[in-house]
Amino acid sequence: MTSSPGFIDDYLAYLLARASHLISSEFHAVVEANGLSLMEWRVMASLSGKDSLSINELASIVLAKQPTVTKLVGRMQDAGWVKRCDAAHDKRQSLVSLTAAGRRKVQPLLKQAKEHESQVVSALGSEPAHQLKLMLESLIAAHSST
Amino acid sequence: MTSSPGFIDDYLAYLLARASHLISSEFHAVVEANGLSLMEWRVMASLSGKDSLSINELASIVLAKQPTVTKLVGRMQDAGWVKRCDAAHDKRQSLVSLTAAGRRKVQPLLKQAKEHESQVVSALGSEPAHQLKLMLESLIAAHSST
DNA sequence: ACAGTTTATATGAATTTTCATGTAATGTGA
DNA sequence: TCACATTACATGAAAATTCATATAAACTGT
Repeated sequence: MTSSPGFIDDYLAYLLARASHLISSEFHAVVEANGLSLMEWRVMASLSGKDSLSINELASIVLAKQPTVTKLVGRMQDAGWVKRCDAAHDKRQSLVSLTAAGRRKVQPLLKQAKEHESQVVSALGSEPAHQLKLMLESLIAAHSST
Repeated sequence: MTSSPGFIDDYLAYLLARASHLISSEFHAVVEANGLSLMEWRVMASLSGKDSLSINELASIVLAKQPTVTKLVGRMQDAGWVKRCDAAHDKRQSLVSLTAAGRRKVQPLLKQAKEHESQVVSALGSEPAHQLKLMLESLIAAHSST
């Protein structure tokens, strides 16, 4: 139904894209129920660990272009979820961090994300899932340096 | 550099997104050198196997929304790479297929895609790559039905 | 310390995507 | 077969993304 073997099946790039889209989409529903877009969620999840991140760091983490992130962060700032401050050592950088409201907003989502992950992992089997992660990490490592 | 363990690392959805983005980006350069966007490439690659696909089938394959595909196909039709015809049995459907020009356009890319895939696979190791594909397929299968 | 280069971000215009909705064809049950 | 629901696609307005470029700060070699 979805497809009958054309070029695209068994094509690694496509399998990755499809798997990624599928898993993200599932959680997307939860994200939207909390009034966030997928990108907003990624930004806030990325920030939730650290003190702050620059626009460029954010762009590379959330897999978007710099102008996209500049504007995305602008909207999130208007919404009151993130704030910016100029970096002390490098005045060009604009460091983005979560506000208290932002932290309150993501907190439940972080929990739900872990639950969703658990479901996916246990559906796949704990050991295979671990192997999958290892291979993805290795794939990423092999191509990030290049 | 890219990241230090925050929430997002070791999060399966993110690993998938990052791996997918990374591998697609690499080939994206080749695609653009041939004057196509990533989505146009996906559409043409999808069509290259089959006789034709409906707008909805295409949307689900290229992981985009229906209105997006309608307009994308419109542009590709203007460019002369695809054509549409109304389905015989269901007049609502708009069947999209490659033109001769479209086929000439994708042909070299199909070849290059296979080469790129080979490189990625051999960098990862043939057997691990095979395992990775199997797990991705299993992941996709497990979540497509749901 | 200075000219030239690179880096980090911002921004306006053009393009693309998305949402909400419209329309026409198909399917369905009484 | 006649209402009613559903499905497939199109479309206009709004929103987001992207490209090209601008600006300003840091770096580099001399």
